[in-house]
Amino acid sequence: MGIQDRKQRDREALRRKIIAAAVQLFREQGYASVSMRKIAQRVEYSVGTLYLYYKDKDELFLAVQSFAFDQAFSYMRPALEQEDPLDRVHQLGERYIRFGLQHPDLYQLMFMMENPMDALEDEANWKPGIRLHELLMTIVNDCIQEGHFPGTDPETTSFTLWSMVHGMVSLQVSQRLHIYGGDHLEDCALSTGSEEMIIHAYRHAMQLITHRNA
Amino acid sequence: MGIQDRKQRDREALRRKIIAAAVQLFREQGYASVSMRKIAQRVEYSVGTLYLYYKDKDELFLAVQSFAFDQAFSYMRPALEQEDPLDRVHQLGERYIRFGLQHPDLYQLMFMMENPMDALEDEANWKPGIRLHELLMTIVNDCIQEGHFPGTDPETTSFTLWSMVHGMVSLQVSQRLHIYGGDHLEDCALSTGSEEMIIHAYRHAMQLITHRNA
DNA sequence: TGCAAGTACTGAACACTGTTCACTATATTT
DNA sequence: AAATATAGTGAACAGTGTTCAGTACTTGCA
Repeated sequence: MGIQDRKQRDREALRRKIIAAAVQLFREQGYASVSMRKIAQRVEYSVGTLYLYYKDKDELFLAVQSFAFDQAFSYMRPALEQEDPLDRVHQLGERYIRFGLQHPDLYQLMFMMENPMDALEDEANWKPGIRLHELLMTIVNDCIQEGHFPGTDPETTSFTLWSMVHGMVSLQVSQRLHIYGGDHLEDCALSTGSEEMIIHAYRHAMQLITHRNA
Repeated sequence: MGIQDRKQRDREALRRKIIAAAVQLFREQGYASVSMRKIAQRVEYSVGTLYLYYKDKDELFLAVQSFAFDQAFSYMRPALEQEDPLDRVHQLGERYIRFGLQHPDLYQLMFMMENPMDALEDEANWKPGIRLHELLMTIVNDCIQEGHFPGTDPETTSFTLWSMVHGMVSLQVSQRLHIYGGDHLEDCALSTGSEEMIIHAYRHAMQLITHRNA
C-alpha cells in the first residue's frame, strides 16, 4: 500500500503548495488581484488542476484563511506561558495586536473579508473564531476566579476585550488611521508611530479596565 | 444662463441617481455581485455613461462610501444634544453601534473594504474618518475638562473608544459572532440576541472605563 | 435659415475573471 | 497486452471593468 500512501502524500503536498502560492500572491499583489490563473501559473499547473484540489475559489480562500489563523495562534501561544492569568490576558492582547499589524494581509484574510455565504452553513468554517473566543474566555475565567473583572460574566468581558483589540488592528489595517501621524499633533502619544501608539493605547485601556491603577 | 444651470442640476441629479442605484444594489445583492452593467441597467443608461460621471468603479464606490458616512452622521447627531459630555460619549457610542448593526451593508462599505490605493493619495477621501475622529475627540476633551478619563490624553482615549465600538460592530457584521447564540450558553447575556447583547457589553465596558461604579 | 462645434450618450470590442469539461497522458490492474 | 482508472490539460463560456469610434441632439455663429 506504499504507492497509495505516496499518492496521498503527493496530493496533500500539492494542496499545501497551492495555498502557499496563494498566500504569497496575496502578500505581493493584494487579494483583489489574485486570480486562479496566477496561482496556477505560480505552482506550475494548469487552471483546471486547481479545481481538482479545491472545488471553488472560495474553498481555496477558506484554506488560506485557516492557514492565517494557524499563524496567528502560533504567534500568540507564548502568551499562555505567563503564570498570572491577568498577565496572560495582557500578553495575549498585545501579541494579537502585534501579529495583526505585522501581517496586515493575513489579518485582512482572517476578518475583514465577508465569508462566502455557503461557507456559513458549514460549522467547521467557524472553528478558528470559536477557538480564539474559547481561548480568551478560558483565561478571562481564570482571571475572574482570582477576583479580577468583578461583576462581569466571562463572555461579555472576553467579547469586549476581543472587540477592542480587533477594532484597533482593524482600523489600522484598513488604513483609517492615516489621520494620526499628521503634522498637527506631534507631541502626543498617537503620533509616535502606529504600532507603538496602538500598543500604548491598548495598555492604557487595560489599566482602566482591570482597575490596576485604582 | 438658466440653461447651463439646468444642465448642471441634471448632471448632479444623475450622479445622485447612480449612487442611489448602487446603494440599492449593494443592499440587495452584496458588494461582490454588483457590476457596472447592473448599475447602468438600474438607472436606465448605458454602461459607458457611468464613466462620464465617475471615472472608475473605485470612484463610484468612494461616492457610495461617502453617502454611507453621511447616513451614519445623521443617525448619530441626536447624541450631541445631551448636556453632560459623558452622556454624549455614551450616546454616541450606542448610536454608532446601532447604526452599524442596522445597516451592515453600509457599515461594510465604510470600513471593511480596502480602499483603492490611488484613493489613499487624495486626502479628501479621509475626510469622513477624520470628521468622525475629531467629533469624538472634541467630546472626550469636554469630558476630560470635567474631570473624567483622568490621566489620559484625548487622542488615546477617543482612539480606544472608537476601536471598541468599531470592533464590536465589525465582528458582528463580518459574522464572526455566530459562535454566540448557540445552544451551549443559554443563560448568559451574550445569547439573548445580537444587538442587545452588544449594547449590553458596550454599556458594561463603558462603566468600567469611566469608573462610574467606583 | 443653414451649418459648424460641442455635448450627451451608446454599445460593440478588449482583456481580464471564475468555472467547466471533452480530451490526453500516464499509471495501475486484470 | 489490453482495459481501466487516475491526473492533468487548456480551449470555451459567461461574466467582469473599461475604452472609444460612432450617433443624436443641442448650441452658437454666419
